[in-house]
Amino acid sequence: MSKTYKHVNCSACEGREGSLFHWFCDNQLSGLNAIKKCAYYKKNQALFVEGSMPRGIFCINSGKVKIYTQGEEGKEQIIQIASGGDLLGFRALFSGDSYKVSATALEECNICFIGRSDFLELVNQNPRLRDDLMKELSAELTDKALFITNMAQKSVRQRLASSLVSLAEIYKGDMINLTREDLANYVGTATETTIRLLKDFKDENLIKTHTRKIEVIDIDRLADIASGY
Amino acid sequence: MSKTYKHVNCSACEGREGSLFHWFCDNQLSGLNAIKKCAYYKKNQALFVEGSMPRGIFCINSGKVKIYTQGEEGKEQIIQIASGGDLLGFRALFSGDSYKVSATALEECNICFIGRSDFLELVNQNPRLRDDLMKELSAELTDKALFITNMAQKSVRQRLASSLVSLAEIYKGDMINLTREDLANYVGTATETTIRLLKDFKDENLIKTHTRKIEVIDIDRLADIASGY
DNA sequence: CGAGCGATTGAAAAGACTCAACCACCGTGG
DNA sequence: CCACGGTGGTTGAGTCTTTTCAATCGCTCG
Repeated sequence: MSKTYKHVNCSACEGREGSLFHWFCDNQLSGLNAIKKCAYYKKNQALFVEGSMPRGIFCINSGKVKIYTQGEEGKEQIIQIASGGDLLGFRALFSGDSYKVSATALEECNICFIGRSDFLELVNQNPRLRDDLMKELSAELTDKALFITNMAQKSVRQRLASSLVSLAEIYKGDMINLTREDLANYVGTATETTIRLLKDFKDENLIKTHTRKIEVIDIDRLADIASGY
Repeated sequence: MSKTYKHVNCSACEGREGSLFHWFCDNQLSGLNAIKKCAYYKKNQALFVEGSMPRGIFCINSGKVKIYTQGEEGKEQIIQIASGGDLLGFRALFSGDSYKVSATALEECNICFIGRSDFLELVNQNPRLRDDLMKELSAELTDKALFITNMAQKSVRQRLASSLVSLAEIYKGDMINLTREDLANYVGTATETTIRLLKDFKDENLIKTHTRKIEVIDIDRLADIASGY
């Protein structure tokens, strides 16, 4: 279990602007604040694992979380890197089924939790929230369709470039901080291949590496490579 | 445009049992029946294309439809093969955005259409329908996560086996009837590779081919191959 | 019956992966 | 403060899957 951590007030949460709660008024925020619980997660600590039943949803205050499935022989496929403001686990809650993916903290995180019934009540009382969730689900489905296309049709070099572009946005300002293995599992390739291609990008002055951390230098060119130019 | 076709009454629609409307009572069915329009689609006729704005949703009465994106150089990636009872296009409707995928009839189809406002009103008046749609979206998102994992971690042979298993279920009873190119675009590989692997499966007595049609003989073994045994 | 698309085959090349060894950084304990 | 151990990063070589390109075959439709 996670040790208890300082209570972050929702109205002061840095992630809220980009979240589904961005339009909440003070009144709604204090209601939200009352039902959520804050917790601290260590690096590599699991939020939830594939197969277990959801007890509520998670809302990231700070830190990064990887969402992944495990294929044969346990190889992880990272589906998403979540960051501040992201809501996790509502798919399983709505489908009424167990989690089909796992979520683990990639670094130190502050993450709030809202119990199942509290959240469902919140959704019922806020039609806009429900509509936005529907929108969010629809948008994610579209994302996944494009993700599948990329996975199926692009070379590893293109996919790595594409991944670096999205990661640069997720880590906005900060350098990308992932193990090479996690990066490889996000791109969908072998660790060694990832390292070799990173070196190529380094030689082409598109990125710089500071040991494990990756600094993106030329995001436009990377986007071009991702598109096949 | 599609030419007008015979009106199929919703209460007599064979696809309804497996659809989101399966629990509709007679009263609700006649309401549904009043707002929908039936249309006939020729083979290769488009229901909607990437980039255009949704005007409503489609409900398949009979026939098969491919949902796909186009990658660079126009290569299709088939995301889904839809059949009787499937509802198409509601993601774009909810997200309020243009279609990010295209849908085209694979064979002769009877497909009904429900206009945007009629459908949204229907959803608002039927909380259960809304909940079921949310569930459906959540379930599809999970499917896509697994699809991505398969795409990233399995060999083409495994993916083809896996695809044949799901297609056998979609074409239940009938033989799989796709061009080799469509099949390849569903599996995410080159047409020639698909053909070669099909021959292997034929040699192993797992399938039989009747020119273009594929008859699945040993679905259990195919499922095993898909899982890596 | 001919045209044309879709299916099939062969051969060669390319992209990725695996395996194995080695290096570098980091935190620990002495 | 430094040696030690371990995890994660890097490199090389060889292999294998998959793709590509080119040519041929065979239905099916007009």
